[in-house]
Amino acid sequence: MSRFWREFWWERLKLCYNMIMKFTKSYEPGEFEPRIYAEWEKTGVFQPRKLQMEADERDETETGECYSLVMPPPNANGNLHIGHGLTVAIEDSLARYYRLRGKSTWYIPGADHAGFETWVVYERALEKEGHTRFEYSRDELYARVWKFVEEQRGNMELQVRALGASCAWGDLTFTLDENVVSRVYKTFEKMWNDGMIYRGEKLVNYCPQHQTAFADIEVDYREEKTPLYYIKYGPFTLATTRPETKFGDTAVAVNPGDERYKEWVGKTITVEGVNGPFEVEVIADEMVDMEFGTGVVKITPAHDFNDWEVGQRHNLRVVQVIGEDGRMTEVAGRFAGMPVKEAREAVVKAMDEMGMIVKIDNDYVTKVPHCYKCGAVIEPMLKQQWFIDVERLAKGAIERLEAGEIKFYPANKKKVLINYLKNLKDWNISRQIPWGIAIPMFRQTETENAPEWVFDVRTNLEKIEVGGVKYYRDEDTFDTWFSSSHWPIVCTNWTEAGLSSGRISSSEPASAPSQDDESSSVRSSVLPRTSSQLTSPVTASNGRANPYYPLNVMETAGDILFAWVARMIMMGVYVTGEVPFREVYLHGLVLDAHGQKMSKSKGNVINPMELVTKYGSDAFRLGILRGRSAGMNQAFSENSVMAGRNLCNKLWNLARFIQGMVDESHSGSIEAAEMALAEAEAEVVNAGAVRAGREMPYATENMGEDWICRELTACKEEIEDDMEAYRFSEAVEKLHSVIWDKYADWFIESQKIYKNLPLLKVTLEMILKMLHPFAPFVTEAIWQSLSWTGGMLIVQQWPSRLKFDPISASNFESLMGVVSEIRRVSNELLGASKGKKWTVLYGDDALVDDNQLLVAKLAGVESVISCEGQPRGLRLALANHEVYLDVPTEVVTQYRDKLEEKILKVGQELDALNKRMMNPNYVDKAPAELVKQTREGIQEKMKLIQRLKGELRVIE
RNA sequence: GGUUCUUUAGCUCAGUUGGCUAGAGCGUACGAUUCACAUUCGUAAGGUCAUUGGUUCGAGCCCAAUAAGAACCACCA
Repeated sequence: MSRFWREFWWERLKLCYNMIMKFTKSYEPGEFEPRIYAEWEKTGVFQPRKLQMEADERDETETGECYSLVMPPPNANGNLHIGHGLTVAIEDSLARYYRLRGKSTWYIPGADHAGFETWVVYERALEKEGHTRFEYSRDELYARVWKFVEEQRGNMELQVRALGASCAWGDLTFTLDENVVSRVYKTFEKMWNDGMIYRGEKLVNYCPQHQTAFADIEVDYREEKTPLYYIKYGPFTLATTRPETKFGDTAVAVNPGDERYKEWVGKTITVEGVNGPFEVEVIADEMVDMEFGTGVVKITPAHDFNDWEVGQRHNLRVVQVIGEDGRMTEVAGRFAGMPVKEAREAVVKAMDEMGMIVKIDNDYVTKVPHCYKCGAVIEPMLKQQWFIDVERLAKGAIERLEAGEIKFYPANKKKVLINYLKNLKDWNISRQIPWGIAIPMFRQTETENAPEWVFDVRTNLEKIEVGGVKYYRDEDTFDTWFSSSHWPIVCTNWTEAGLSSGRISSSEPASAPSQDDESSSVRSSVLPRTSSQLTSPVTASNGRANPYYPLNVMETAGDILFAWVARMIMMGVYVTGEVPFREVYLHGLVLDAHGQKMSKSKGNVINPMELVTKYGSDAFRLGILRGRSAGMNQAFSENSVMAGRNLCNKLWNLARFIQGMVDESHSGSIEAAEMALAEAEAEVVNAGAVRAGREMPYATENMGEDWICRELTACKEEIEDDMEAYRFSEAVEKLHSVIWDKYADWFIESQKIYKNLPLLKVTLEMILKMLHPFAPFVTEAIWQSLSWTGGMLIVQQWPSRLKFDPISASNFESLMGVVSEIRRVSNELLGASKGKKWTVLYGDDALVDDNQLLVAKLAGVESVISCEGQPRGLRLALANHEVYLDVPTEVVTQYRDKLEEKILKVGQELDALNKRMMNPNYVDKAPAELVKQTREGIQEKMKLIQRLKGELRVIE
């Protein structure tokens, strides 16, 4: 007994504590979120469980118990935008769900050096100080950007925390980490040895402003009106938008099938130019469209992608007329040194003066390539660059995709991806930006003339000596996507283990460039980890034994399917021999409330952090997941976040109410204490029977309880299916509906009459667990505020089915029908009632008889009593119940019209059912169960109509 | 030009292998009120599922065509 009293007082103490400290009247996210996140992080629950310790013995079987995914690395020194918010909401829901399901879950965070983005920001800062990049060496610039990034860094990680991401911070991978660089170098070396890397002079997309090349996917084509000049060109007239490139023309082309110009093909013609006459050959090429302009095209191989290909086919000379500074070269004679735009105007003017312009079409619209960052016009530019021959990479990826090794959500993206890979052109991996991973290639001479190259990882040195020969470092860096394509490999620390690491011509360890004292000290404080520092326990002894690779899922934005997903698959297959992930989930763009793309210029950008501050992290997550499905660009507005906030508050108050009932049962008089003791004893007795797992003992005692157990169990199973199929929106909606419309509105209301504390506890816990993946903070806050729960919710076990009596459960549903009808009719009689509450009478109706109090409470009526064989008032339109609203005759008469309407409506429904049954094919071919249901429906509706008609007769 | 997607309530979207009376959030209208929650409760209105045809006992869903819109890829000198 003394133990009981100890517990008793302890409960009372807790009650006071709760009242003062815990369950405030409404949920205030700001009071809980930072503390709860810190607690999660501190206790290490974000790290995967140490399954790996025994993995060497148990091997293969372990993979099924692991769940891994990586965060697409946000810009290390940027702020999160709404897309990141969606990313984290989705990924963290998955991570938390599978963690609750008992999997050793590894959600690996990342930070991106964001090569070009950061570089642009930095260069702008440099310009503000009155400097330019050209004043510094690459190593100096690299060190300076390190510093710059470090100063800016940290925001992003705080914001990811604010969103509640349960990621393993100790394993954060930065895209310039040592293990990333060394992995990238290994791959590059393998490709070099496999003959897949070549250096070539090719036309690349070149931004004269940033003075770097871009990948095709980084070019932004904009529709613009460009004058189309028809100019005299020897014996022809031809149309061009770029008269200034005329100095680089080395041919003029017509279509081989074009009868108009057939005689000229193969001949050399003399063309009048603004700098004097010159000669070009007339060639025939399929590329020429006879319909466009005059059917004659001047060919400038150095400054147009099509012309370049024509030039390759016909062995044409290549003459560069635009330099890397975006100005005309010496070839342009008196126009040399002019920027392109100026030169165009000058050339047109000169031509016009010479009478060479036939006409100008000013309405011509074409797509002009622009730098996606600064907007400058991209010039196709001839440059020496490193290329990857993608044939083998693409082939490997296509094979795996076609074999169905990766499942896509949405499914159609797989086809789109295969189509892309089949048409993939060689990949230019050189960038002329210092902020990135140095290309580990050295050439024998200081100039490009004798291109003898060696691979070496000592990129910190400007020149090296190999076998007594001096080599000079190539100053270019890798395309960001080249290193990013290794993301699943480097994040999970996959190793080939056992395989020879190949010949690396240097004995020094791989590292980022620039080893001078200043930058290496910077780096050691910025670099989060090297491979040996990885905090999570992944075996490095055998690549196959890494149960976290391939990842279970790759979740990212749909618009980087080509840039990133495609490349990760190619690289994964090439490097590890395995696809890098089993499933791909792509999310679409988050549009504004009116379906418009968010952009700074439109001023419709929504900042996720503002919403988190205003409504809480959970509200934001619930809001952004609602109404969203794979691959679709979908609108988003503050409304849905408010709906999420309201749900959190609703749940909070449910918990507050239930805790209140629990407290009440343990407090107050000695009698109450004795009752509590009796209850506790009953629980112990019960426990033997019910406690199958480690579940709390409970038993259902009435039909409302059976019903909620049925509903929660159904909800749980549907959510499991939804998560399997990445239907987050549906899962959130189901939870909303089960918590609000079912649990709160019906079950909790019914518990105001019948209290079943053990069941209240069990069901609340179940709801908290089910909602936790989507709304982690409020559920954890509640869990930790409840008097009877222990530990942290984040590491609890996903709920199992509840036991219930299905017949009893469906009886409750029947009772709900009665209650709804009472409410509906009462509402229709509002005018007549003038705020008065009616009494409900019932006749031969066992269900209502057994639940008089409950019906009165739920329906909000005065009382529910037996009519004792003398029914009066208004009979409700329920087929299987005999229930009356006790209203005066004049009110019943007023209700007559509505009754007639009702009869009509039910009649229509009956007709529809009858029509179906009249069709012999339906009876024949439809499933028996369906036909049976239809038959029952007809019976019920007929019964109903009969009763309503009887009612009508009474009124008359 | 090629590929893909979208079209369902006033707005934003669900609707899984075809199955009874097509759902949700927000908004709207009417009503309630101190007892967990105004971030509340009850009730209602609002839909020819873009159009037309086809398959089927049965179509929002499958097929074909049309219309409107969007995205991506390629790109015309």
